Amino acid sequence: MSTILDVANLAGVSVATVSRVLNNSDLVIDETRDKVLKAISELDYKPNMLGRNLRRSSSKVILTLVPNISNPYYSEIVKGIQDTLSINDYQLLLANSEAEWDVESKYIKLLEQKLVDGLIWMDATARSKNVRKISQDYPVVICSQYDATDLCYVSIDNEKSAYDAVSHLINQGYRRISMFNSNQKFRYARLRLKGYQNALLDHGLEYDENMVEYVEFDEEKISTSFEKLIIEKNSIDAIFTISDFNAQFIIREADKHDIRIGKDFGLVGFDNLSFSSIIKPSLTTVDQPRYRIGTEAATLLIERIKGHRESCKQIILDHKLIIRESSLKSQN
Amino acid sequence: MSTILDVANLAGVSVATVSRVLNNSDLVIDETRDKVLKAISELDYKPNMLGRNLRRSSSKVILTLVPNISNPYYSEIVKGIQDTLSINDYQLLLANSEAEWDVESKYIKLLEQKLVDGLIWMDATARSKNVRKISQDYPVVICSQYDATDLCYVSIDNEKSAYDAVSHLINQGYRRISMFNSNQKFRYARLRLKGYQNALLDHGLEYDENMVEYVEFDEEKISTSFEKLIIEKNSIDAIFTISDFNAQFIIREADKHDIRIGKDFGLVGFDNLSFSSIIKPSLTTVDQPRYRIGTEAATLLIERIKGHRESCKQIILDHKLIIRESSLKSQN
DNA sequence: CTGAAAGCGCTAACAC
DNA sequence: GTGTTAGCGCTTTCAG
Repeated sequence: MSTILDVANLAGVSVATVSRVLNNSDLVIDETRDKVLKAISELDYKPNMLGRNLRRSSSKVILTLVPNISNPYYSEIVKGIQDTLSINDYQLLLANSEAEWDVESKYIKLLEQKLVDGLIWMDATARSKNVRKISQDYPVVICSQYDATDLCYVSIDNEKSAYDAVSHLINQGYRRISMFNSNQKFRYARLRLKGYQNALLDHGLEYDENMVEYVEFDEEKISTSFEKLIIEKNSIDAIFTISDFNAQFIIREADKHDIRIGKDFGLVGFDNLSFSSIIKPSLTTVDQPRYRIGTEAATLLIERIKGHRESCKQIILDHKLIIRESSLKSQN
Repeated sequence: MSTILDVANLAGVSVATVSRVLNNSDLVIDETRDKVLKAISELDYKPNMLGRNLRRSSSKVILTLVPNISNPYYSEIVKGIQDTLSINDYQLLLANSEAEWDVESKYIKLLEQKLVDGLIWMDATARSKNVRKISQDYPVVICSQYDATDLCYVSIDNEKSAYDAVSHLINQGYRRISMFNSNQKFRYARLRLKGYQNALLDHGLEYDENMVEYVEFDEEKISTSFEKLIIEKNSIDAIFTISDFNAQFIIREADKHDIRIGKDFGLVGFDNLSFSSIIKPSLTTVDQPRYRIGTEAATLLIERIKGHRESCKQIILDHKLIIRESSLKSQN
């Protein structure tokens, strides 16, 4: 493995000159540049970025923490991030946090250790205090917060979107509406719960905490919760769930129990994943501008890295309720 | 931002001692260690890994290149990789290659530049020459190769699995079987095509290259191809496609045209994605041991990094044809 | 326009 | 057990 010194020696110049060529400095005469380039290619020299990064104390790589890469919800956001970063000469790396603080903290170390220049943190689960401290100390943009006004984040209005979804079910004629939420460690989960509650109350329905199930993105747990609510109590006629991912399992369960979704049982999901228009019945869901969430987050982060601390702002993008078959109700 | 020198000064020791404490060297007396730890916490000191990495010329991070993170096929493999690496004290970072050489090459630079210690390369698209050169020069494990015997890879037998899938359709009674392949830049695509051809020939059917469509993982293109084959020629009675991801779109298209999959039209997918047992009709598909592919790949890579060059071996894992509704045929 | 030299933060001989 | 010191590979003043 050759170093910059090898190149300098072969080209008969100093390392400083080689460095200048490497960095496209314009104060190198063409003849010298050519000599250097020739030496570089002759030695098949690749600059060792560990040296450069140490010197510049920056790495030009950005980390995005995703709780669950197998949830296609995130992929479109990541695409938005990727495109934006790439224009701005940053590289994007991803990490799967499993939505666990142990894992998250391991990756946050990369920030502290200067191995990455900034972090886009999707669905931060860590307690607020951690999140706040970290995003004060380092360039961090949070995706899916919404309420803390002193952090940098991009989100939709989670409360309002849940409110819309549940109101829709009520307007369709459903009355005993359960919510399949995810773990309360997610801020969006807490906010959507609030939206659910308010929609019920505003329409004169009662909020019953036993109607809310907290499930992982996991088929088995959903099956258990579903049976509990449907079979044992036989008392619900609709579900609002915070992910289409879960909705697909609910559909399968309903099928097993001969419950006719979109006829005598309503279902609304979240995220408008690609399959949700394909499955039978097609799924009513809340659409988020995912690509745009990504571009906004990346833009914000780059500004923060460049040192515009004032750039630390909050962006709320619009959501949209997409009405399909699963929330219909037959008239009998 | 405090450095190791600040800690040394505050603790009244040398930087070497601080370094020893940082690296859990056992030749530090407890009293000294305590002083150092106290200084570290007082300064909220975080070691700057750029320094350590330059010195050790290693980063303890591994990169995994995934062509398309939105394809859930990869997530289970990644989980296997993650678990294995984490046991071995490596961090995993992911990158979305878009299956394009331009992007792949940007990330491969991270290897050349010593920013990552090794690479697990899923579905390398680059021309063989590139792949071979890179994996000779750096610690690289390929996922989904299968035939070059001088590279390090983990895969299933792509040819055989396609052969099995197509044979199954033939045995069901289907005769005009089309293949929806993906871009031939993928080795697995070329191998599965071979399996498709051989299955036809071995069963006395003719191979017709017009029956093979090359589609991206893209709904619109699949729709076009489907119409072309079905409507214009009205001549196929089954499709073998190389991803369940595509199969879902085919099902939707078939539905539009009142084609009854699993009755008078056969469909076999690939990868056994979670939704493939849920959609109607449920999807016959080829299952791969995805988690295990991940663990094997990571294990192989770590061995290579440790310098066991002989460890560069080829691992072929078993596949399994999962028969569901979509490949049935009604008797009329 | 180019070179010499300092130094980024850390580790690891080598001394003592 | 601990300190001194040389460097990992690169960039960037500062001279000339």
